Amino acid sequence: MSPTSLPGTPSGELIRSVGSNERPDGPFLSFLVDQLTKVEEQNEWLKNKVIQLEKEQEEYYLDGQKRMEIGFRNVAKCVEEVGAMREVFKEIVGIMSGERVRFVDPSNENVTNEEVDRVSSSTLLANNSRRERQERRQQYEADYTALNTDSTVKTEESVRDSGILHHEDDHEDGDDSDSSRGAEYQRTVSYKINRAIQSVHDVAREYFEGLPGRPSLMSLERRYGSTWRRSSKERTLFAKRMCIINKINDVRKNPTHYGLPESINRNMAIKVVENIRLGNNNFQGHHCRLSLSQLYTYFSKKMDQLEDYSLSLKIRGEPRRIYLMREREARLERAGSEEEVLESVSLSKPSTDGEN
DNA sequence: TCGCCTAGCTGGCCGTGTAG
DNA sequence: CTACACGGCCAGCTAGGCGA
Repeated sequence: MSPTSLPGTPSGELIRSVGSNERPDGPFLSFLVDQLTKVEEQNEWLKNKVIQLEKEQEEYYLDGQKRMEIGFRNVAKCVEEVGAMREVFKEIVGIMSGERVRFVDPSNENVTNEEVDRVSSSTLLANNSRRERQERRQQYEADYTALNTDSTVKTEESVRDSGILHHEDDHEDGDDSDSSRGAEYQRTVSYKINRAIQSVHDVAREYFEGLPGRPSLMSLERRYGSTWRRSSKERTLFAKRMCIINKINDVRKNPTHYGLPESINRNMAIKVVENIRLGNNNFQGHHCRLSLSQLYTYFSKKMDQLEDYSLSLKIRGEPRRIYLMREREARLERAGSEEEVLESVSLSKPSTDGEN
């Protein structure tokens, strides 16, 4: 049915039939015209409705197409991820079952060529390993840069000004927005202790003053308690560093216990502990130049003695590695000379036997 | 007071990197 | 290749908080 033909045809026929059989009547005609107008309006409405439905159908189809496209993309991504997971899972199962392979079995006795190919061609494992190495390197470089950047010594006031405040200050700075506070919290809770630090001076600097552009560990402790070092790595490292810091504090508070002058300040206490690290120690029988880890062991195992504590460096030690190397050489030398003696004895024996 | 839970500390062990 | 150093992980222990 053509909507345009509706208004003309029936109305014309009606008028003709009315005109031939009955006398034209004004009210009846106007009634008919009204009806026709209504029919026309109805047709127009139906026409619009059909057009609207067509449009809706088209939009629905396009939308469905778009959804399907996105869906296919997600499926492809999922397939890729599941593949990666399968690869990792195979590695885990292989390691747990003992069938696996290169890292576990250096002799390569139980490795099939197929496995070697698979592991060698595993881009996932290679990428993960590469990324990890890169991240570790970047972290160390960042730590090293942070450590060696010149900075003015921070005071408690400057630390306060830089936004690292005490607990009680949290309630005072009411004009801080929640978002900026949240961002700052995120920044500080993700604080990583500097791994490039090698001396007691730098340990103390990081703890008491903070490295350039970073808050001091002391202020983090004051403000956030232990929450800033939730990760086990940070906790462990912090505990080891704290052992050294505690020693500094103890030397500062009780200098007489260590045979030091009463008027000692923090820098002098740091120097005393640094001197222990550099050589004023008796680490496993030698005056070694200790690493921070060794210094931690030295204090935690209570290997330190009263004579270690001094403001002057009595003996500049060498790394323990050097002492061990020398000992090994001496041992070999002794063994060599003993061998020589034995040889000479065994050579001289037959002659003496012969004499006898 | 007791039991439970959580956080922190400690010491031993392991994997990895490095010097010789 | 080996020995060693070091960071990180983990299990066990302890202290403190909290509710019944």
